[in-house]
Amino acid sequence: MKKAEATRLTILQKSFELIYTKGYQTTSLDDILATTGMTKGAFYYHFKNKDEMGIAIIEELLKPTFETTFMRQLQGEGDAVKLLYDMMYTVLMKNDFMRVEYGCPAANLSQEMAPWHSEFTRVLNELSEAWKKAIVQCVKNGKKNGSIRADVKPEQVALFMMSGYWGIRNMGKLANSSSVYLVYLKQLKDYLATLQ
Amino acid sequence: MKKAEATRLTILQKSFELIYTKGYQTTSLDDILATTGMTKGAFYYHFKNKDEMGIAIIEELLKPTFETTFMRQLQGEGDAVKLLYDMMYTVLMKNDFMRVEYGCPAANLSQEMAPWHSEFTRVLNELSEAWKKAIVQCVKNGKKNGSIRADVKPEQVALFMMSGYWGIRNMGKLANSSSVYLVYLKQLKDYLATLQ
DNA sequence: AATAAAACATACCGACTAGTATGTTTTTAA
DNA sequence: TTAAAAACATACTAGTCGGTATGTTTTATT
Repeated sequence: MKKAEATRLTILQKSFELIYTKGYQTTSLDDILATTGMTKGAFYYHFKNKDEMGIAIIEELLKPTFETTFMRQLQGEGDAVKLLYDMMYTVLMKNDFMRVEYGCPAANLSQEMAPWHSEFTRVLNELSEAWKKAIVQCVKNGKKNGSIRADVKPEQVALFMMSGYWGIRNMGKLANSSSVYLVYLKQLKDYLATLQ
Repeated sequence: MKKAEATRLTILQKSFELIYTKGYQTTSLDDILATTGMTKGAFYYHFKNKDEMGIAIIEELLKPTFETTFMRQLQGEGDAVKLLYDMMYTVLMKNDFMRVEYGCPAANLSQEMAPWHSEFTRVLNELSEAWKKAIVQCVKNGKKNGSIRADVKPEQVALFMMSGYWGIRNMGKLANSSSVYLVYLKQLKDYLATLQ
């Protein structure tokens, strides 16, 4: 039962590439089958339908990736402002999972599916909530160890950072250059300094 | 030739509503015809194809709206920080053209079309560039009249504000509540204060 | 090696898509 | 009023979509 899991994973990974670069709805099953070299029989053996595969991509590819690159390094115990900035720097500048011209896959999907597909929205919301929690916890730690002012509201900081992130990913897509990321990081540093 | 222009406008407006709430690709011509009560003959008399209509929506509906709500009030001569904040407040809180649960139509379209339709991307970029220019000019005015520090880089401020805007629109979509807008505005105020 | 189940392949279907060809009605201008 | 052009209506097409029914091959177990 190793081979089967391998083909399943292949489908997920190749589909992710296509969906990430082209969008979910414009990626047809035939597109997926063509690039994987598989047939419909194989696909529908592993997935009930296209949407189930889409959810699987989020659950099995996006979530783990976000877990490691977006959240893990926030769990350190040092200066919270530095932790937050470094996290964002890593996410934007040292992440070969995402490419500037295609934005953030999670943001792309939520933008595309939000109004008409509640299941997608739900799992993407979980992802977003997990990131928020990690940021909130980091700010709370910062307040405890004195690296962040006592009157700072963690949820507000999280929301502000996350909205900046979604936004700058979109700007990068339009500008097709990661130079906008650097500019954003500069301003973010100024903002984070106001929390100290 | 008045009637014809009226039906053309009807098509544009109703199509905009559908595309704004459902997305461009998931809005079929039949959808549009059903809600407008028109037929294909009428549609294809006024537009060469679906894409041409999509571009027309941006040019003839989005651009004028953005012109008035996003840019005009930045042209005042007072405190630049206040002008910038008030603009964003108006855009997010006093705009019946957009609804929280559907985000920003321009952002939606650019997100959906960016990777695979250059014409859409081009006109949406024009829109985005016009907003950027207005913000940059406002900051420059602020530097002249002393309401903003001399070492502040206008382009960087513009980029930071715009990315925050795209982002918070997306967050609002996920949260389905304009309360996130208020939180964002609060943090934006803090950030803008660092420019003084 | 035999057998059953797992894994995959092929052919097909109905629904839907944007777009067209060809009509009919309405409006405009003389 | 009438002819011509503008504005709209209807019927149809070729292609694509996700999904299914039914087949064949491969793998694991005995």
